[in-house]
Amino acid sequence: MVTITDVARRAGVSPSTVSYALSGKRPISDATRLRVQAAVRELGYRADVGGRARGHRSGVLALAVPMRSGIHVPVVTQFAVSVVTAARAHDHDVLLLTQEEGEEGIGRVAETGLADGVILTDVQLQDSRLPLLRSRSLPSVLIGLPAEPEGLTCVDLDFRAAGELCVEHLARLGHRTVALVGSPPEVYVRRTAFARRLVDGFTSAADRHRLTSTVHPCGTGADAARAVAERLLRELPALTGVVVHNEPLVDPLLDAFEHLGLRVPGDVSLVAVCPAPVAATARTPVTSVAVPSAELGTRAVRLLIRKLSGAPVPGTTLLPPRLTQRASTAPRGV
Amino acid sequence: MVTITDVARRAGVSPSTVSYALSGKRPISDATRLRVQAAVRELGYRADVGGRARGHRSGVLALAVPMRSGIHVPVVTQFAVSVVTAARAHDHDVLLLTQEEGEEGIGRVAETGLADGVILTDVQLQDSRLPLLRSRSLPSVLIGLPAEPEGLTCVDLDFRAAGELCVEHLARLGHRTVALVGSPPEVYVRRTAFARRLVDGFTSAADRHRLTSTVHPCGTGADAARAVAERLLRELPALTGVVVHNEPLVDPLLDAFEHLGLRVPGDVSLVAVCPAPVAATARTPVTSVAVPSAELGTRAVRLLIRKLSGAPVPGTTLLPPRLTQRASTAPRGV
DNA sequence: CACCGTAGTCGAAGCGCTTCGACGGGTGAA
DNA sequence: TTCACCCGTCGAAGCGCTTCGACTACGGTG
Repeated sequence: MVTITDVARRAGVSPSTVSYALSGKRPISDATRLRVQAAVRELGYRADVGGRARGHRSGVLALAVPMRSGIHVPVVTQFAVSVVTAARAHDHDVLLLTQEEGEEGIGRVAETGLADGVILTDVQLQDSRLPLLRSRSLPSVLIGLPAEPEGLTCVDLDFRAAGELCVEHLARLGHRTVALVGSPPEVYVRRTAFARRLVDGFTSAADRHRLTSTVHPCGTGADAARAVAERLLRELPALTGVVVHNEPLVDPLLDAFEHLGLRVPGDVSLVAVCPAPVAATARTPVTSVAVPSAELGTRAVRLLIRKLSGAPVPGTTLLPPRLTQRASTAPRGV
Repeated sequence: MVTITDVARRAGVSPSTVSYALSGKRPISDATRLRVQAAVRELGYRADVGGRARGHRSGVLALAVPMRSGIHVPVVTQFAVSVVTAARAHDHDVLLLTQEEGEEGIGRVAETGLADGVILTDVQLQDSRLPLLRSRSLPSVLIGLPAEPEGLTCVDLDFRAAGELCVEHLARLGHRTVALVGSPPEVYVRRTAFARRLVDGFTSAADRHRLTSTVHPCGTGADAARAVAERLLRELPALTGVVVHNEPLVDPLLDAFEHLGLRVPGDVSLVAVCPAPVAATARTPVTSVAVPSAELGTRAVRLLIRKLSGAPVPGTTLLPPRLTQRASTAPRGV
């Protein structure tokens, strides 16, 4: 193993000079710095984590991801990938925590100095981990917006606005009766923030536009899709606009309507809230509000890094929703 | 922060005694150990990573996962989850490396002491990372079997046997003309080990049983499925048995056959090589050889931990394939 | 021309932990 | 009874790094 002392010897300076030359925490002449950098390159030096940690930066970010039902796997994976990529771009590594560990994992990471900060996903409105975050000094960023985000750094898609946007799109097309097919029931029971906020937006926009509306959570799978579709039409025979917020259900729902003899978008218009690829590659390309998982991950990292450097960061960043028109929505009665 | 010295003071012993009491590396009287443990509990002591690392155990396992095309996301996620869970059970954490980093990531982790060992997935037959693994002393476990596994620790499903098993199942049902619909072409171009080995098994079993057979890589999506299905039937009009090794293609392929007027299993029998849930929840439940991602992850961790402790470990562990009969296979001509 | 400030560097201390060597006191064998 | 040995514990050293406090040399100021 090549240590800082080796580099110092090679560059003809003292170890502390090497340290300063690399960290930039004290002025070092260009000549010296160049020699140090050369030595580092020639020797292939890399600061040992243990040693470095004494200065109290481990260069690791923790990422807590949920692995439970009702969570769409590709979205989570997308987070993970973008977080890792972004972290690497800032010279950090990523430690993977599963949500099952919940508070335990955060506590360990905080007290142990394993990670410098933590990114949380799948935030509930009343999240049990929040008190821990507030009390500890562990820097953190949430992907998701809890009920009381004061004092926390959050970044998320503005799901409320997304819900409104979907409704407005349908309303503009002349639809008067709309339904929201949501995530599986357990997601709402857990009071997962983004799901709730979408419902709020959907409902309030529907009311504002004086549309008849209803909301149904829905599990995944062809059978579940069939079941909600039938139920919706029974309850609201005039239904012509549907918003779906449930990635794996997009295709099955298209099938289900087809099976019931309804054409999309001829008889029913469908708007999805899901990652763009899901919408674009569905059986029928679906008009959608994109959930920008990758961007959220990247932003979260950027915020956390900034926080670690001591710079001030905005409390809450809500990305404005953007609706992309595809083949699944059309004016009513066309 | 509570240090080992605090614990020592509280327990009325020296710091070194605390260290030994906790690590068990020297005999400590029961009385003392109990007092130490009590102090640890009362103070909420956790060994600081930086300090601990001097003794050269960071308690972290690195996991390199691929995020490139042709890889089925849920399988990767399954690995990740089972690895994290298993690692936690052994008191370790998991650092997430993306394959894009490739050698770079492994080098960093090794030289930096960030992780104690590394688990690699998505192994190619000639994997560029292997030389690095052999040369460095970094303990590693591969999920996947490269062409020359000597001196490495590997664990994988026996894909060769899996390929054979599928063919044998079809042969036993009387099918005489069979096809393998494989992973996307790029997977083979990369010489991904598991894909190649499945093809080998499939082909040699087909030859042994004197079946007419063909192999087609295939991309994902409904169109691709339609295309292979048509092509297969054009080339082999007598085709009655199909093996598919491409998770996201299972459903589209079922659709495609249906569209061509072929019933499954009436006209064509289909065997999939994929995770059990995929097979079980397909449009028609599909007879399958399960890819036990979770078990592979767990085993990999177990092996790596064992290796870290200095215990001898088997070189290669191949899990025997198990075929589960479902609704998609039937005797020929029934 | 005396003085001060600053840029650039070094040495030493210290971080929390592990581990080596030593030591005291008991135990078993001779 | 004596000696050797081992168990249990301690003190000190050391890991690779950062950081604090000096120190030197030089240029600018009054």
